[in-house]
Amino acid sequence: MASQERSRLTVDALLEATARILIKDGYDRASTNRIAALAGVGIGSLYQYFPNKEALVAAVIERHTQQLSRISLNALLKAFASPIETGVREIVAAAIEAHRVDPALHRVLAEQVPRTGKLADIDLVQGNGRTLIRGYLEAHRGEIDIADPDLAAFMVVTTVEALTHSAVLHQPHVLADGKAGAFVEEVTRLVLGYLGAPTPPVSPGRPSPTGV
Amino acid sequence: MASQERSRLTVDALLEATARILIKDGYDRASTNRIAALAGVGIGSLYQYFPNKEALVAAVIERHTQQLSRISLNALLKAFASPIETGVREIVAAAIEAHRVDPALHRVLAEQVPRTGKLADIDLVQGNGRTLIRGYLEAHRGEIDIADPDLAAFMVVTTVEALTHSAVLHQPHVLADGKAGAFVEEVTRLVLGYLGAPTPPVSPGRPSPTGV
Amino acid sequence: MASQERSRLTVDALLEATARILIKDGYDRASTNRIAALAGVGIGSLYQYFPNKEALVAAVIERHTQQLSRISLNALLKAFASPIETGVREIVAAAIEAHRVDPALHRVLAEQVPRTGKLADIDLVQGNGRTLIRGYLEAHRGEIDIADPDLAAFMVVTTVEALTHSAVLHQPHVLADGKAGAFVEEVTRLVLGYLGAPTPPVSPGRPSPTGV
Amino acid sequence: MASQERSRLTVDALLEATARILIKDGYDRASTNRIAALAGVGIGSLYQYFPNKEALVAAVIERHTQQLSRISLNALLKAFASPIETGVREIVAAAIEAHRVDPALHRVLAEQVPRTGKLADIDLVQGNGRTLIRGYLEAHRGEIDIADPDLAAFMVVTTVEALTHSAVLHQPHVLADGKAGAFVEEVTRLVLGYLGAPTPPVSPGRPSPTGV
DNA sequence: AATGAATGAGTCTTCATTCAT
DNA sequence: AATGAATGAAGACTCATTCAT
Repeated sequence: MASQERSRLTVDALLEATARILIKDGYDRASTNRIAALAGVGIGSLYQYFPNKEALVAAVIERHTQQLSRISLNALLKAFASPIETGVREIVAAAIEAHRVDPALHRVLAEQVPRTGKLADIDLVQGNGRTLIRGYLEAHRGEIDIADPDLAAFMVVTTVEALTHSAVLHQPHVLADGKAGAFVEEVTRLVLGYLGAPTPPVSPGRPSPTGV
Repeated sequence: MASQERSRLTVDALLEATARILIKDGYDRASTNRIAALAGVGIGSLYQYFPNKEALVAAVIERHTQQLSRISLNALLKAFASPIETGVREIVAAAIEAHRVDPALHRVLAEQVPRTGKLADIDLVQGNGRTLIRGYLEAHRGEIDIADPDLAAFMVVTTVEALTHSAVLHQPHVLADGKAGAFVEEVTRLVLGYLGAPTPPVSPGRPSPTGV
Repeated sequence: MASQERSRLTVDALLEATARILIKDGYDRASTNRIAALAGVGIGSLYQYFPNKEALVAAVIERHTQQLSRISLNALLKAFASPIETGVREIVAAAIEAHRVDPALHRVLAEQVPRTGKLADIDLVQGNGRTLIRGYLEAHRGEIDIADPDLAAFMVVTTVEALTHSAVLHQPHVLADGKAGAFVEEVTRLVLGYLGAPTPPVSPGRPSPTGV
Repeated sequence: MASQERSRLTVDALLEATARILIKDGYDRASTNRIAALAGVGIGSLYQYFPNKEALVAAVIERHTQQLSRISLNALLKAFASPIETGVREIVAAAIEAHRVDPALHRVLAEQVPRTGKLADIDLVQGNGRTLIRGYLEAHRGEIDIADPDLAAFMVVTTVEALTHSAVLHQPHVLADGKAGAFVEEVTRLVLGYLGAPTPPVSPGRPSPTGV
């Protein structure tokens, strides 16, 4: 039916408008009326599809997270076949890539959206990442030296997320042209070291071939 | 003068009331009127001491951060004299201790206070930690293997902050009675590994003597 | 034609849904959209049959009133042949019976539907009752002692309506099993007394044979 | 303190404005913003004194009821000393007088204010009237012939309220100049008849000396 | 004839902030 | 210096109604 198509368009317009307003005005000044206006849609339509502002923002987060997840997931799947060293490097590179999808939106979502109500339990990235990573670590247990896979997964996911998030949002110079590879290498080294895997040597100047 | 004393009392009452309401009602529902009421002070007085709500919250953050800093700083000063392995362990333990000062407040501050306006550049913990850590690393360069002290400091601070924050707020079981030492050890191992310092062996069951 | 039949079904469904929602949610929260949904009909169809919400509610009232009227009318017709004492008793009994048709709906209609616009002049029960009663009183003028039949009709109708309405909606205990007859007797006595007809004696314990 | 005086003025203005808007626009169109505007007060002030629209209207009802009660009460107190016949007549006259205090407001309150939430249990007039009337009847038991004082009180209060209410609001001609006394007489006769007290004779033309 | 997506005026309500006392 | 009554901009949300399909 044509009306279904129309509905989807309206919803899309709303999500897009929400993201844009979130970026431009911040969470607090993002009013549902302004969002509807920017979406070119009556305020009533907004409430036809979303029960309240929170749900709308949640949907935007969901959509954003989906995109990040796709990237992380792909990397994770590839990594499964790779040995630890390569695998970790790919995962780290993917984490950075994911954070670069829409950094402006990512920043508002991370820094301004209050973790309240339905928005309380949102992990912008990690989501089910921890479970997957644990699976990966267990699958490669022979190559590494960990006692508790669950704890190790927590450590790795938290660390990689924090470092890549912080680098992208707060230390952009660390990822400037040609330096990204070095940063990937640095994070990879940290993770491999923690996992007890043979670590590549410290090599400041030499840009990694991975490139990112 | 007595009036100065009285002023300080009023300000203290306001800060305390703000913290309490922040914890109880969340940032969004924390109105200046309610804060003043809980502080036992007229709303007018609130604005005598703070130009606006943002400044009030900023002061609460400032006060909270001060307390954390005191703990971290002490640890850092002690660590300066210690060799890397002991020093890092002390710093990690201190980071956890700091996060435990007022976890409820810490959570609201971290999860609900929007990083907007004057509140944009607030680091709840790291603050000038990074500079100090860099100094520490440089002072102990002989014991470790790092190329870029600045980058290393960023890595260490970000990592330790993320892990301890996440452990305290999201993984309390990891810090349950008797297990905190093990967690400190785990984080310490990660940091030492990264720094290229001789790492203590992986030891799951054996609780570390540090105790935290 | 089949379509006429279908139309009637749709209208019936709408009226029924309106009554149900009125009872369940009250007048204020009874939205046309919800009514249409409950009726299993598109909102557009609702407006095909009723120009606006007021008309819809008016129709529900009309339908409800029709049912009450049927009861009252039957009683009135029978009463015409009966002498005053029996007649009044039958009318009173019928008034109670009428109020019991759908008390939940009756209550909303009486207590929540605003008497505004087209709904201004609605008498839930009395309707043309007054005219009929006057006719009845005039027909039995010999048995009673009244000066102004019109005034008397007003007095009787208003009184009986108020007493039965109040009893059914606010004093249900007065109509509990076995007591209804006594209440009919009480009201009857009041009316007969007013009309100057020979009044049956005050008899508390003895349940009237009428039974209601 | 002056501020208390100021508060009272604001509240009074709000109540007055509410009553006026209620009368002029009806309940549904009476918005809190318009009420505040008419009261010459900021909308915020309205909510400083009343938690919501319902409470505001409840206060108006309360105020109105207070006035009616004062009238009824006075009559009731006087009646206590009078014999039944005079007493009832005074009470009936007072009931009419009460309904005439602010008929326009009384009408909206009676016909448009939905009996929902806190407004559910509002009796515009009867209030505790029933209890008082029962006391009166019991005190004069010697003069009358009733079996159940509680039931009798219910009958009398309901009847008098309905008749006077209906007369004032729907049958104004019955209370036109010079005719009010006759109506009082009519109602009195009905009540006395019901109570088994010696009834004054039916006297249509002769206007009662009471006058009302 | 039926549908239901879309509309937007209008509602209640909150809260940071001001200022006369 | 303290108070708290007053403010009003602004926001989230509802719902009767329309009209293109």
